[in-house]
Parts: sequence; C-alpha cells; structure tokens
Amino acid sequence: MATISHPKLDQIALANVLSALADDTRLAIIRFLADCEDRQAMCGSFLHITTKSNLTYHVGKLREAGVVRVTPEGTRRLISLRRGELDALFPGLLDSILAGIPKGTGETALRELAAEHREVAAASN
Amino acid sequence: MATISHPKLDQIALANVLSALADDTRLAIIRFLADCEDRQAMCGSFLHITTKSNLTYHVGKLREAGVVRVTPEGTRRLISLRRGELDALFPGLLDSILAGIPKGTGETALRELAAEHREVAAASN
DNA sequence: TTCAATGTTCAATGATCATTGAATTAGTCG
DNA sequence: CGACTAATTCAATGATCATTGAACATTGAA
Repeated sequence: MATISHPKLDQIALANVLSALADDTRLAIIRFLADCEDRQAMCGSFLHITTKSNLTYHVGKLREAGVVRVTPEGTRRLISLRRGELDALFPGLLDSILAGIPKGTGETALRELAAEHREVAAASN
Repeated sequence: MATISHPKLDQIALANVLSALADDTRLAIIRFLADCEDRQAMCGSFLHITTKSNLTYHVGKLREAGVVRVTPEGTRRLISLRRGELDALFPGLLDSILAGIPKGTGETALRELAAEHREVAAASN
C-alpha cells in the first residue's frame, strides 16, 4: 500500500475539520484519542464503536481532514490526534469540541441517542 | 406559515451544530452575522453569497441546528446568532470557529473558485 | 510455510446534501 | 384592489454520505 498521506498545515481547512467532526462515530473516536493523551491507539481500540471496515472509513475521514495522524506499525496502525497542529491553526477549537462531546457518545450511546432522537423528533413540532 | 420553530437549549446537539457550520456558505453567513453584532440582518443581506431559495435552505439548516434565530418582522426575517446560548453550551466554540474562517469566505471566494475551476479545466486538456 | 491478527478494498444500498428555477405565499403600501 | 418586496415551497438533479459484508492484503509469529 502506498504510504499514508496526511494534509500539511496549510492544507487543513476549517470547513473540512468541522465536517470531519460532525458525526457521532467520529466524535467518539477523538474523545477516546483525547483520553489516550500521548499513548496512541490503534483502529482495533474502537471496535466497540462500530465494525472494522466502517472504522477504516471514519478514520480515513479524520485523517484526510487533518484531525488525526495514522502511523503503520507492524500489522497495526497507530492513531493519534494532531492536537498541537490543530491548536496552532484553530486555537481553542479542539478543546471546546472535546469538552462538548456528550458523555457516552459511542457504543452505549447509540441506544441512548436513538431514544433521544425519538423524543426530540416528537417534541420539535 | 406556522410560527418558526427553534430548538431549545437542551435540544442543541454538538454534532448538529458542527454539521451546520461545516459548509462555506453557512460559514460566510455566520461571519456576516458576527460582524453585525447586535444589529440583525435579514436574509436579503446575504444575496451576495447565493440565491434566495438557496439562502432559505442554508438559513433553515442553521436555525434547526440552533445556531441562528429567525424573527419574522413584516415581510422580512431578522436573523441573529444565538451567541450567548451557544457560548453557554459550548464555551469557546463559536469564537474559535469565527476566528478560523478564512478571509474571503463567501462572495469573492466564489469568483476565486470559479477561476480555479477554469484553470483546472484548461490544464486538463 | 502456514496461521492468526489487523486493516483495506470494493460494490451495493439507502439516506441526506446542495443547487437550481419556476411557482407560490405573505405582508406592505399606493 | 393591485403592484411590489421578501421569502418559501416544490420537484428535479447530481453529488456525497454512512453502513454493510464479502473478499483481499499485509505483517509477525509458530
């Protein structure tokens, strides 16, 4: 496989970053990564969220938007937040988003969100 | 038309807000609104960005996500950022996004993009 | 070399998106 | 009333999205 490509700093666009983060699955991923601090996670760390091929898809989105860095290491891929770079480009953005992710986004959250959805849908008209 | 509906605070979800802001047209709109400070803008204020019916669409998106408040006033609709409410829910989010919107997003950008397009089209011949 | 573990690719599906323009509603003023 | 302004609705289009599962590729280790 060709080497994994990442956007350079000047190729990271706000709209793309927002678009990449505008999804519960991907919010769950970066929330997990933020908790990992320095230690890096691999794709398999997120299997509680969704399936493997779906993770490939979502991690790819995050990578292309410049949110995440993916490093091959043996048979795995180590994934880390591009925190410093994002902070430099959009100060405060990542922090405010991480702080705003509802607790439980991901696995268990799916059922909860489904319930919420029904309530909201019912209430909002 | 039935009264215009807006989500309540507890109905404003991060993913929806991000999704609403993940678009250059809508970024241009909120950038304009932020400049307006207290004074409110109407839909017509954005006709330099795109067409009327397209504005209805985008303003609707922003409203449903809870980013913007729309108030009928005579034959117009006054549009304002729900700044205080968003700041309370997601401190720092709106500011960091507003600060990160590239200068020229909107109108002028359209011409630039069109120029780019022509170049690309010309180059691929 | 064979195996198991880890991810990727691909095609298909259904959903949602952004854009367009014509027709329409709604409010205001002469 | 009738003309005017502001904005919405609607249908159509093409694009992109998220999800799924089966088949494939890569690596390290037995």
